[in-house]
Amino acid sequence: MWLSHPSQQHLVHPHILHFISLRQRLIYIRRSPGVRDVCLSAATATKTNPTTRRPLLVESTTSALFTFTKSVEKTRIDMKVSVDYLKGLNAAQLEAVQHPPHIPLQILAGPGSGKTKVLTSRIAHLVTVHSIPPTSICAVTFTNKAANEMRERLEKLVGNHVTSQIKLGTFHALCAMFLRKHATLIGIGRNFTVCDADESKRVVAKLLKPYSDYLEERNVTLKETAIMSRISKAKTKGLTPVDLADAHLKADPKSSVLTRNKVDTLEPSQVIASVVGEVYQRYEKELKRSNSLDFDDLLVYGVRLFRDHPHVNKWCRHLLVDEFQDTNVVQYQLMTYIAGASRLWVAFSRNGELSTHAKSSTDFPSTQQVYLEQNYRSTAAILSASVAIISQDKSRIPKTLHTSHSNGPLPVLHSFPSEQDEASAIATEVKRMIAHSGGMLSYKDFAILLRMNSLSRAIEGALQAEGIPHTVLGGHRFFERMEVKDLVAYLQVVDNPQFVPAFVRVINVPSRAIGDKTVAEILARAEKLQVTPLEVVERIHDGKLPDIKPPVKRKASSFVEVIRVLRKMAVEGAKPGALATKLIELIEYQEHLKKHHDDWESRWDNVEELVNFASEFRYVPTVASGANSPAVAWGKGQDTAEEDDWMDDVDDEDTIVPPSEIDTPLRAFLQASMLSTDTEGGKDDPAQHDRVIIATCHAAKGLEWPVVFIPAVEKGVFPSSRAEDIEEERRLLYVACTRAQGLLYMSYCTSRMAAGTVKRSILSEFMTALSEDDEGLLQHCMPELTDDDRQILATVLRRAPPSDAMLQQLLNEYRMRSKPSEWSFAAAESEIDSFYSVKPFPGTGNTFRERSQEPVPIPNQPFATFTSAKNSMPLDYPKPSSTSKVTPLGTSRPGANAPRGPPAAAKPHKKDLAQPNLSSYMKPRSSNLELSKHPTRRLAKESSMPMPDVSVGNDGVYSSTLAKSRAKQPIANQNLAPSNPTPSSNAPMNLGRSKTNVTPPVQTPLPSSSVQKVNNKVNIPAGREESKPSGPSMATTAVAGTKRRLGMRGPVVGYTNKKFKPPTR
DNA sequence: GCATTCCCGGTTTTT
DNA sequence: CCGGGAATGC
Repeated sequence: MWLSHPSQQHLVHPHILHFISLRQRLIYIRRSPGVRDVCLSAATATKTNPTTRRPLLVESTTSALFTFTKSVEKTRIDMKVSVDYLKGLNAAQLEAVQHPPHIPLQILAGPGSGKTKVLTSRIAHLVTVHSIPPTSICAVTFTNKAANEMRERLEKLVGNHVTSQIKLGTFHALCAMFLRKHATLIGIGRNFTVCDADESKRVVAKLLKPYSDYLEERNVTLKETAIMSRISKAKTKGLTPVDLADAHLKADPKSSVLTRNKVDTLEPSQVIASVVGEVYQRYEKELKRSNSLDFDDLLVYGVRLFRDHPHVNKWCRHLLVDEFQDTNVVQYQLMTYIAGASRLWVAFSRNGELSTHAKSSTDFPSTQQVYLEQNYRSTAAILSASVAIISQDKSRIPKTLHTSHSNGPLPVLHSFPSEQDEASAIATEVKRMIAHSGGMLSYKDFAILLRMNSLSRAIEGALQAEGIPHTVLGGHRFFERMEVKDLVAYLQVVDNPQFVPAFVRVINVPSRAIGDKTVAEILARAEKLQVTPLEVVERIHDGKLPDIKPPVKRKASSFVEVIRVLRKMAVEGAKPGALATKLIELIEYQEHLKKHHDDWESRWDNVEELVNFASEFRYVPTVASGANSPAVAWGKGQDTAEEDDWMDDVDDEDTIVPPSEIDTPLRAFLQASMLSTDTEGGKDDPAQHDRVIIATCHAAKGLEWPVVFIPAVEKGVFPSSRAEDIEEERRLLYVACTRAQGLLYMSYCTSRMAAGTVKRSILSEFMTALSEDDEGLLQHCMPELTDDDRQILATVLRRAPPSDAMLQQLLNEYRMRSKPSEWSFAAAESEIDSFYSVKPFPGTGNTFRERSQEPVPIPNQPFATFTSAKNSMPLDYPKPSSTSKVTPLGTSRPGANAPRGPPAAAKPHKKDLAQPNLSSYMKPRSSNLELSKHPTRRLAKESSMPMPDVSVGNDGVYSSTLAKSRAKQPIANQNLAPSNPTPSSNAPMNLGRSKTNVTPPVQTPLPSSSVQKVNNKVNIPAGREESKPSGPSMATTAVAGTKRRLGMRGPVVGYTNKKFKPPTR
């Protein structure tokens, strides 16, 4: 707690004995001799003598001081940290941080320019130097991730104490908080429910139904998603249903195209507009009746609240907005209203991008600008290429970026015949780079950034085939899973019985034989009686209403009982965890899942995860809300009135709140559930740490990795075929590129499977310029790292460069296990020819077979693993070496007829085969440990440690060992992994959206496509049998917070494809 | 009300 | 091509 704000002086006076010195803008006070100093924030402005500018001396009683000292103790520790907050800032950053708080500022931050650092430092500065109370600072972000990161950084800088008081969160979270607090002011229930997109969609679908005939007659197709996006757009522009209504609807809100003359002569666009207008209107009504707000409403109502009730933002003395260039109209309005007339704000924009609001600079008469152009993240080569991409955007204000880093390896742009080739090339490149970096890099240093999630299939398959552990960020959101939604919906009904979507969802879960018809009947009655559907059911249950034909009284009684129990608990302040547990018990949800889903185990895992989440949930909202903030506790009872003045605890006029309106932990939990898509949480699991990351470009914002791959840099992907704003897409690619610190790979395919068919594709228009005119911005081969490069990499990554010994060892090992020698390759040339000539996929240029340098040759490995296609990738061809004995392709590589072994990845390590220890496959942690026993992986993992003596057998030895262990282990293997009888169940594992996939050290089935590439005969690789278990069973699902092991139950063919698909009913 | 079959649509992201 | 939703059958 800072004692700096004038309103806090009453707290300062009685406590402080002496202001001893003023130094570094900090005031030290001493309680009395012998007691160590307490360091306080700089209360200079208020606590110095105005004329002498010397600190004032204040007397106090020791007992009071003792209290004070205790509460300040934590702050003191925090302060020690924050004293340094200006250190290490460059001139521009310093300027941004120290910019006078009363002058609006716009910060234009390039990638990797330390934006978050500036932002957090500035907050520290505002608090310490300018004596702005943390509670009166508001920091807005677009994503939870950004908010969380800022929170974490701030906690390090100024401590939890201060941070928890700052109003920090996404636009949506902030609005939700204020709306709940002041719900009555704008006429919504304090227990309003946030309606997620899925429920909105359901509502729209329901409202759209009456129009289906009408639309069909006119040959107009109008899907609910289209309507939703129109409504959403309207809302973000601040348009109401009235604004969208056609003339008829405006004239008579009750009118409808349905009741009007059927033979009108409307254009299709007019038809659509009319229907959208009407649905919008009805949608709004429906939501209102349900006492709920959708995501857009949070902002729209937020604007209304702040606009019409200025006193609500009285607390705000400083506003910081992140990603300002992305603000839409509503968000911009929100900003202006929150900041108030003073416009004491700082807006952070990506370099070179100004929002349209800022462009019309009338709003920013006195705004000053600071440019952060020093890039600390990437090599010059990466930055140059990135800038070359973005600078094609004409609307962007050209700005120069600088980096202190050296050039480094040029970004790679490479083409492949198919996405499988692309994927496997990426997979092998990961391994190659780990070796070639001399162990500086490990799996976690690689990210594969995709334009859209659907591109991850091939990639995941390839990584899996190579035995590379990986994690998919994002994917399906935890709170969108069917089973989770069921339970949350129950709790929503408990908290807000008006919320019809939730009621409808759970009234028949588990099955109570209440079908659509009965539900419709209940809803109709509810409407008629103007009560909630729940109330209807309750009254029937209590005999106060006549029953409906199929006896609802009996059927729904269990439902009513459950709700009543939970409601009672909730009102009494029960914790969300307890409520969820009770709920699951009461409705016997586990039984329900078992009965209806063969993949109930994974769903049950999700349920347990929800309980965990609920139990761990603390009512410390993203945004400190006055009364509940621990920080406020201090000082409570002293002078709350004054405190309230700036603590945003001003109660609304209507201070009498009905009991049901009292905020419960449940309510806070529900809100958090709806607003947090937060998938963070794997951090508690260090063993999960070393994994290649697969993420969407969007999800990658704000993150960085030493090595970044961007596959599918193709037309139709970059930019997305459905993108409306091309420049936005370009910026997205730019963002993705600038995530890379040391190495950047972009690739595209000449053909790609889309919508089930193979389609030709071409390089993205964003890249053609760079690719063609050869300014030396790119290279088209895989980089050969020089010692210099390694040194540069070390510098950029702030890591120690590898020792020569280490490098040599890794290289040798790498070459030995994964690369063929040139001569062996040449020897196999004819074979390759014949092989590729039957290759099923199109688009294989001739170049394709010129130089495939399959890494192969671990015996029994299907050649397919490497598919082909490192064409024109003249890298790292291991020189024929006498030390690394490589089996010639002709013999070791499974030729056309040889039975195929497991994929490369799965170089079956003796241990893996000899110890079919199930447990090691069951837990992510141990499995990872298991992985690390593998020499290469160990290298990756312990990059900085001296390599243990690993005896790398040559291939001959290897294969014989392997053969032996195979022969010895068939039964064990089968136990481990009942065989997969269907070779055609192709498919990379983990097609679903699991967040985390553990790739087992054992073989996994190859994607059939790969197999076929090798040989049209589609032999089942021998290794397949033992592989089965590992694939599916290693998969984990990503639940917010925990990795879950999924498939430990037996091998269910095709299971993996279903299991992650959860979703919503 | 529940299970099977058929057909259609799919691929942005974020809250 | 694959999965989910709708329609149909029981």
